[in-house]
Amino acid sequence: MRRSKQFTRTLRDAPADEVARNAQLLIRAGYVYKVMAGVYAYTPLGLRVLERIKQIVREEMDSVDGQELIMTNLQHKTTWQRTGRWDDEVVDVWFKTALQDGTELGLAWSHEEPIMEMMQQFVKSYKDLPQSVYQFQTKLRNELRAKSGIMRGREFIMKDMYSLHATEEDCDRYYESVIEAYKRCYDRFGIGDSTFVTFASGGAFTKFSHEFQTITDAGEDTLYINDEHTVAVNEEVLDDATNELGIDKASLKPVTTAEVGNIFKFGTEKSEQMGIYYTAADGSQKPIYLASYGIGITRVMGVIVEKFADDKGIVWPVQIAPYQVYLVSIGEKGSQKADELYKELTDHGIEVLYDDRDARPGEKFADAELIGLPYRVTVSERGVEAGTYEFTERQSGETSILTHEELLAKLGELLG
RNA sequence: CGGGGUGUGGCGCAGUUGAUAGCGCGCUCGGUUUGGGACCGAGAGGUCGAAGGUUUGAGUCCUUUCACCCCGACCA
Repeated sequence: MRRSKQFTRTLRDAPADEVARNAQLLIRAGYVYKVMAGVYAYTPLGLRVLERIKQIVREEMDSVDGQELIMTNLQHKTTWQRTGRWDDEVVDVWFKTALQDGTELGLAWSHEEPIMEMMQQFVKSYKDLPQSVYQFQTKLRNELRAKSGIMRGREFIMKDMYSLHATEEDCDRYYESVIEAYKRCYDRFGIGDSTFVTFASGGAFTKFSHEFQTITDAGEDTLYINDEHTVAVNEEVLDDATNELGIDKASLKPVTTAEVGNIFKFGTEKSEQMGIYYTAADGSQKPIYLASYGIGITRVMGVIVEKFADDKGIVWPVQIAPYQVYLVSIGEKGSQKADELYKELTDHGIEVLYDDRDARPGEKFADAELIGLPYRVTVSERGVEAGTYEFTERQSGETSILTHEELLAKLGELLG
C-alpha cells in the first residue's frame, strides 16, 4: 500500500478527550476513528490488525474442531426469557429496541442463549455430541461508563466459542484442550510470556472460571502470581482459591493485568433452564453440558498497543502488524529505487506500507515509528549510489546497512 | 448512577473588567529546500456544543440541555 493513496493520515497531537494510551496512539497513527464514547471505527489499517488477530484465533479454534459461524445482533426477547436474563435487573448492559409492530428485541451483548436455541434444532441425540461452534461477533453492551480506549467499549469484537457435551468428563477434557489452544493464541500474539491462566470468579456451576490475564499497567485487574509463574489468582477470589488449592497466600505477589480471555463451564444449568435435552443411548432425555470461551479481539489489540508502545509510538509484534515493512524513500533517486523495491517485495508476498509521499525524511521516520511496523527499509540517494539499503528494527531501533541481496535474505529470514 | 473537570476551524490551544474571534499544526497556491516532523510569501476554513434569557451589545453573565474525559460504583 502506498501512503500517498491512503486516506488516513497521522496526527501530531492526540485528541484532548483521550487519555488512554492505546486510544491516543491508535488515533494518532490512523488505526481507529472515535465515533462516540466507547465506540470506535476501524480504518483499513486498524482492520488489518484485527484480521491478523482473528486469523490466529481462527486457526487455533479450528485446531480444536471449532466450527465457525455467525449469529445475529438482533435477538428475541423470548430467547432470553427462557433463562431469566431478559430482565434489566439481571443483565444491566442491555441495549433494547423494537420492531415497528412493537415486538421487543435485544441487541446482542452475548450469544449463549441464542446459540443454545439454535443448537436445539440440530442436536437431538448423543450421536450429535460433542459440538463446538464459534464466531467473531460485534457485541453491544450498554456500559455505564466506557473507558480505557478500545479496551473497554460499548461496542467491540469478540470471539466467542461454545462447546456442547453429553457428559461432564467430555466437557472437562475439551475445556482443557481449549486452554492449550488459548495459550497458543497468546503466544502467537506475542504476549504469551506475560499472559497467565488465572483462577477467577466462577459461574453458577463451577467455583472458579478461568481468565487469561496479561501483565500491563493499563490493566484493571490485580492478579496474584507465584515466582515460578505457575499459579495465578485473581484478587477477587484470592482467599477462596488459595484455600481450595492449599497455597500460602504470602507466596503470591500482586501484578496489574488486563483480561484478554475468559472461559467457563455452565454444566447443565443452561440446558435445564432452557429445557434443551438430548436423547441418550438408553432412550432417556439428558441435559447438555455447556462451556463457553471468549477472547476480546479488539481488547487484545488495545493491550498489545499498551504493552509494547514506547515514547515514539506503537510497536507491533510481527505476527500482528498490519504490514511487515515500512518502506521509506528519500529524494528522487531514492524514490525510483524504492518503487522497484516496493514491487519486488510485494511480489515476494511481503506486505509493505510504502511511504512514497513527497515529504521530508524526518516526517517519514516519525510516521514509521508512530505506525509501528516491525521493520523499516530506507532507500536514499546516498544508498542508491552505494548500492545499499538501510534496515531498521522498530523495537530495538538498530539499523544496519545492507546490500540488495542481504536485504532480501534478511527479510526472508525474519518473515519466513 | 455519585463526585470532579472540559466543550472556541480537521487537531492542539489563547481570548483580559461583555463591544461581533485569534495563534500553532494541518490544508491550498507559488517559490526555495530535501537524512529526524524545513523556510518565505499569498490564501481557504469557525452561526465559539445546543436552546432560551439578561443587555444597546454575549465566546465572555444567567438558566436549561447535550456531549466528552477522569475518580468511584458496576463489569461471563
